[in-house]
Amino acid sequence: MEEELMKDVKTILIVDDEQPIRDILVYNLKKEGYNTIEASDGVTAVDIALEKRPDLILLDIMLPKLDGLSVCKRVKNSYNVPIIMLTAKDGEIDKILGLELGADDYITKPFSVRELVARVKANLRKIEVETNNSQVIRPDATKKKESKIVVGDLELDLDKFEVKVRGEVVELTLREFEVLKFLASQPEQVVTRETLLEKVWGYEYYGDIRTVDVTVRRIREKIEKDTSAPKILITKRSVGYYISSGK
Amino acid sequence: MEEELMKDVKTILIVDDEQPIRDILVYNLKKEGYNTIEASDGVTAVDIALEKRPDLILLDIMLPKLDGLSVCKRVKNSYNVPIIMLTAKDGEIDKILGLELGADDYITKPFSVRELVARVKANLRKIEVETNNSQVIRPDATKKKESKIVVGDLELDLDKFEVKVRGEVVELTLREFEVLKFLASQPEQVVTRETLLEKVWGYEYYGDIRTVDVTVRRIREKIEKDTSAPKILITKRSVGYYISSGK
DNA sequence: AAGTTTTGTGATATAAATATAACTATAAAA
DNA sequence: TTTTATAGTTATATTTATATCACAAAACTT
Repeated sequence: MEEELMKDVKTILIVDDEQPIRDILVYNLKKEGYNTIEASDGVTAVDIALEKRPDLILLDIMLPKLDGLSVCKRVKNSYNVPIIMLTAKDGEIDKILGLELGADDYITKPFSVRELVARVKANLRKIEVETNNSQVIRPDATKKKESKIVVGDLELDLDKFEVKVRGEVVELTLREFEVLKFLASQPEQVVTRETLLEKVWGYEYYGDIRTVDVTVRRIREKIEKDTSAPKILITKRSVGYYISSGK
Repeated sequence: MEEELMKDVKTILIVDDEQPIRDILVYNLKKEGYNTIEASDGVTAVDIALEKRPDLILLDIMLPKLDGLSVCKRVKNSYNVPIIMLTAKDGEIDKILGLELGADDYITKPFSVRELVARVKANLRKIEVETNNSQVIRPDATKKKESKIVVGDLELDLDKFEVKVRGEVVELTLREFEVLKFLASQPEQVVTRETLLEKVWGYEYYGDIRTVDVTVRRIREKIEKDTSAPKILITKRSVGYYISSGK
């Protein structure tokens, strides 16, 4: 395995089913001096990864034949290569981290090329440090995520996916929970419907913008005393919605 | 170059049947300044261990010819060397600790190289301290595990592999027990089917996700009064399952 | 106040997730 | 070996979540 270790030019495997996205990535990474290989589906990705042993993998979650999460697992199973997952929505991040399949990093679509290149470099650097440095580095198994969000009368338990309003448990669906979580994680901050569609529904989603309204309404039915005079999930006309901390 | 003094180069025996995994371990441990030897099956592992007397052994559980647990036992029988077991699922840890065959540490696949290297160092350091102090060497399997889990009406006896519901003993199969145990060890925490498959079935398992549902249903038939309205093992739709403590 | 834009709402069709039963395979016991 | 227990798979039923749309209501404009 010394051939890769000796040469300085790093090879990056790009896995995405959309040609235009691959093109953008190839162009920019080449410009940065990296070598690139491509795969458009999961099965091919695994094959190439194991055969070519790239130094880093950019891996979309949504893939034909075999999804990104499985690809990640299988590749990591065979050898340790930094894998950056490309996700379309915030909710998928939990999946990546929760499953602990060994992804090293993730980036949410749509991403800026600059940011992506930065991440690529960071992850390549990390593995370099990891293998050269003789320090004992604490395993990140202690990665403790925030498990509760409290805003005013609202209490979100991220472990249980449970919501309490004034101490009372209310049953939200996952979609409702995610919308509320997104809003509650930045109280008082008005969020547009477009942002919600992108962050909760995923940027590949081209549905009706009214979908957000309807979901908001359903949330209100469950958390507001008087849905016609919301005190928690507030409409900012012509802009979007926000969570009021009630002060 | 500086290795000329040959003062203290430690030798590590790597036992795994998968070449790629051995490769990555060899590469990383060499980088750290260790000497490595390899074995791909249990019988060879014992032979090499006894003949070469490595300073530490990395030992996979799943091995051809002779499984890792037996290898561990035989080697420890002849001389005291730190052994780190590599396991694919959480349940196997119990085996390692429960059987008290003298393994010093374990690490669950898929592991990060960083973590593994850290463990190697820690275990080598430990034996150094022990021999310098000329203390009696005792296997560190003194990690006593929780022998009982009680959540609401549920009582798991981890030694007896026995489950009681409201004081009544119910007979679970091993698989059912492990699922219940995994959930009960973190009550109120929603666990995805994927996590269960990885932690209970093992990360190498690629079977149908519905298998979890069916196992959950069988557990419910045994522990719930009314399977159509579970009070203990609860479904969190779109996410997974969790154990309710009933409060 | 009338017009215009924006948001809310109920109904409904569709899609997705889950439960369940029946079947098959595998392993352990007799 | 045959029998029995356990585990996994598959197909289908059932339940629940979600999107969409048409219209109503409300909020801003002039």
